[in-house]
Amino acid sequence: MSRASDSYHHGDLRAACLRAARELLEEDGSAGLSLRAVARRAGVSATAPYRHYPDREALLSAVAAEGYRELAADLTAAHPSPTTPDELAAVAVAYVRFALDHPAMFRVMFAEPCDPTNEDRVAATAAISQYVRDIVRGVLPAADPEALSTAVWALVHGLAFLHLDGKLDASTPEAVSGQVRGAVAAMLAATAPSAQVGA
Amino acid sequence: MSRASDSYHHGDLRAACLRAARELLEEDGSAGLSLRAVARRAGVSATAPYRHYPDREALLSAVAAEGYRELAADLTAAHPSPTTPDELAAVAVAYVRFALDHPAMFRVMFAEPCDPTNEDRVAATAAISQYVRDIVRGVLPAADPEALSTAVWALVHGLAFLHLDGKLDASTPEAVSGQVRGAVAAMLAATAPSAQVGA
DNA sequence: TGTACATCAGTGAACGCGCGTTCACTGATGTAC
DNA sequence: TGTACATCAGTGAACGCGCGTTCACTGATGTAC
Repeated sequence: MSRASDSYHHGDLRAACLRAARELLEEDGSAGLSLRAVARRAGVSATAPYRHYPDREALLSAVAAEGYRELAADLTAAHPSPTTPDELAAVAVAYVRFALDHPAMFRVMFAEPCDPTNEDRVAATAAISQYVRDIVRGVLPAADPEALSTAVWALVHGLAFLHLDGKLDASTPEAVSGQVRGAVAAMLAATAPSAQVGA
Repeated sequence: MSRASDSYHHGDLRAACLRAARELLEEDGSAGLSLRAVARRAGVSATAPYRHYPDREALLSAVAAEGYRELAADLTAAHPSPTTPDELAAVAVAYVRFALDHPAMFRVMFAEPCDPTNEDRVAATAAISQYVRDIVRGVLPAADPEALSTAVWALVHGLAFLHLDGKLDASTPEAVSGQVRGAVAAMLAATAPSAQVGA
């Protein structure tokens, strides 16, 4: 609560650690985040973070959870409630963009074995999963909405990782969004016979 | 060449390092592979591997390249030259199975930032990429085969990662293969109008 | 077939590093009277 | 409003660890004569 700019007490070290962790991930791109580096960045002794996180794993989970929330916000910003395939594609593009804009964060969120019992984290990923399900269901009433939303999520998630890994052309934002839109359109056409099938 | 079971010279330390690395990845599941651990496992001093690999990065790339080749072999084993959607789905299932059976290896191959200039590695990933392209093209003559094969790969790759991360039900092999087959079928139906569209 | 010697693949000690975590501590904050 | 004291959030030294990598070395191998 207190401002405490350069006092003995930090004020809100918990949040400062998260911020520092985020910055380090953005900067050096490596997902190898250390507690000590975070403390250093937050301008605090190496052991101070232990007041707020029981161990490294806990901090990492908190960072990942924040990433999930941010991803969710980005998706909503791309389109608050998509109802057409095009609008859904815009959300898909936002997903892949998030991965490309925050590669290290994305890897922490998805590509690192992590504590599956962390509540914060589990809740955040469940929210994302539910969110994907909802919008897919909203866009088209498929026979098996569960399977379809899984497929759509997987498609987009795979595009994100392949782009991250340099396996696809990510040279321009347009190239990326073109691929994503194309892939999503192809998939949705299958369950929306009124669309241009076989064109 | 020499057998050299317990002699001063190892015989084929290069291959032994790869084997040791593979074993470590299988065992502790973590993708954090150290040169020293590999040397220890190979029963050799910590510095011996430097005779065969200039640095840790090089060994890691060699391991990843071997992983790519093994993945390719698994795919071919699933079906040598698929021509129907069902056969392609079988290959897709093999891809996801590989990820689930060798999670740490899969992460080394795909989820770790790595030297993009390593020849061996680049060649191996290009081969996989070309292979996917070929079989997709063989299964259905799409208007834009490039885009479609990208979409199929991404779909399968995404399923693999989501399963790895526990975001989907991977409790039984049947659950996994069911999801994979369903997703692939949904995607292929879009570009094969003669199939059961809108069923 | 035997010997001299270059080459090659290992060894093992040592370097400096950053890490996660513990511990006893101390300074600041806030509350009860 | 002022003081005593509990609580809380930091500090900093220290631990033991495994790591990547270097270096000078040594033992085995293979080749030339």
